[in-house]
Amino acid sequence: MVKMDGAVAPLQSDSPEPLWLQAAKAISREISAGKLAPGSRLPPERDLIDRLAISRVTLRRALQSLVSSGVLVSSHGRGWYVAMEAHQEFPQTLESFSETAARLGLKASSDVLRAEEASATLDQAEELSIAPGSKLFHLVRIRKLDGVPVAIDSSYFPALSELKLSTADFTTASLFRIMSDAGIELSRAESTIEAQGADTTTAKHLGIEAGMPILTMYQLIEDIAGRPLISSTIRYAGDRYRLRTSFSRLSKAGV
Amino acid sequence: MVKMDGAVAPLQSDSPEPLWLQAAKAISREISAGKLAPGSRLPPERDLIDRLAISRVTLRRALQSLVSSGVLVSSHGRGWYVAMEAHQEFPQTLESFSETAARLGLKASSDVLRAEEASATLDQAEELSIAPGSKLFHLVRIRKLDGVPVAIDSSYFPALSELKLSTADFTTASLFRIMSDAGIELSRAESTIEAQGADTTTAKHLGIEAGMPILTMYQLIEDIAGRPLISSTIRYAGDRYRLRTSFSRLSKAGV
DNA sequence: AAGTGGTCTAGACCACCCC
DNA sequence: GGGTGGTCTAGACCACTTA
Repeated sequence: MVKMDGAVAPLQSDSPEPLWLQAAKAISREISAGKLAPGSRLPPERDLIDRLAISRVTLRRALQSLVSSGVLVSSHGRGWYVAMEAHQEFPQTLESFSETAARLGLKASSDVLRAEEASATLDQAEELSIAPGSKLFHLVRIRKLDGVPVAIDSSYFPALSELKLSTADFTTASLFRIMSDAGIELSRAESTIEAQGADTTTAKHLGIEAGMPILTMYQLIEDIAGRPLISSTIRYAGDRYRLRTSFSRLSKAGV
Repeated sequence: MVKMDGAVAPLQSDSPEPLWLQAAKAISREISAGKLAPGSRLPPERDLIDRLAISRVTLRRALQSLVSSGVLVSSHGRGWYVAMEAHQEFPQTLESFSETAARLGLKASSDVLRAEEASATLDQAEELSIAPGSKLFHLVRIRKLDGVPVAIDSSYFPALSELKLSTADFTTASLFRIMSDAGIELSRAESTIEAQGADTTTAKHLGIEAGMPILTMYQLIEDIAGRPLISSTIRYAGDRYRLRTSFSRLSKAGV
């Protein structure tokens, strides 16, 4: 017995994608195309299910996913509205520099201060679980948003040949992308975050005064197997950057 | 016609809380109580719907909310499993003040600067999705480690009667614990983190100079249903505190 | 082949908003 | 009262896992 195959259904039931996802994308497309402006109301659910030829439960799943993406908001008794662009949902993971730039609609770029190989010190070797004296690649960049210096990113990692580091242009390239292209799957990072005063070198590079607040984030980034691969320290000018993240809390209710 | 009223149903259909939320809490409680260990399999969905006397759709909505909280994971064709400790602990769990104190072997305490009710402003009402003028409880504390002031925690939340706020001693009590005791399950928090210079008031309370680096963490803490419950801003003296977190860089990203 | 999660449907009733 | 979103149900079929 055929159940959901409705004659000239706009959505394909034999597609590999779930119907609710297709519906969500269809609605999202209409918004991106400008047919539905921010703040405007969507047709009632009971109209949409006819147009899309899906059930109300399925439609609501699609709408809910768009709420999670910050595209739509609902108002009980009034209707569904396209979200104002101001309020976007927080990212599920700590937002990277490039991702923040994309969200703000700004152009990310870098000045490369250092990009060269060096031998691992004892501390670095222990940190990355490699042999002392192994070849490390040091990368120090001033990171900019629309040309304004925002942070200094100082990282080092094993100088693996498959990374093709000699040909990489770090003024635009993403380290995560280079790793990914080399088949290295970065998975987790352990971080510490603190506020410090800017030292004179940092202050000069960022164009601020010494002693001004700096947000320092140290990260040890691991692959799927838990092997540490990158040690990264990023110093953000306090008045030019803000980290955003979401995290879950267990019912433990910490002390 | 009575539809969902099933004789001796474990869940109350006349409760103000949605059935799926009650179901999620019930399952969450079983896990917290140790009846379901990390890594163990839950009963099949078709068993659970009998025990809870709810429909499968409703049960699955509950299970899904527990996935978002990192409590459960599903495996197609195999079953539902309680998330492993590692997964529970790691996904974006920031270390709380009390947890840091415990790790360092220091004694956490608080000076209460403010603990009183007030009416919600328009901004606060919007932030917490409540009516303007609703009763809010304001709690401002100087948080100390071994008697040394480390941060100023300024929070507000609806002054619910079940919290028994008039009898709470906030010099030692934990807000999370009070919420938990009142049956409120805090689940997720969205936060922004930035470095700022200390204003004169903050500086005085922390015993530092104005302009010194301050780590400011703003959090909007939600319950398991995604309802915002607590707005919290914590200002840490930059040289006395360090946040630690670990996060994953998986890019699942539905839609 | 049996068991289990994943998706989908059609219909019902409730809560809220606005006229 | 009529329209709209919010919740819930009972049942069906599909996809994956395991034996």
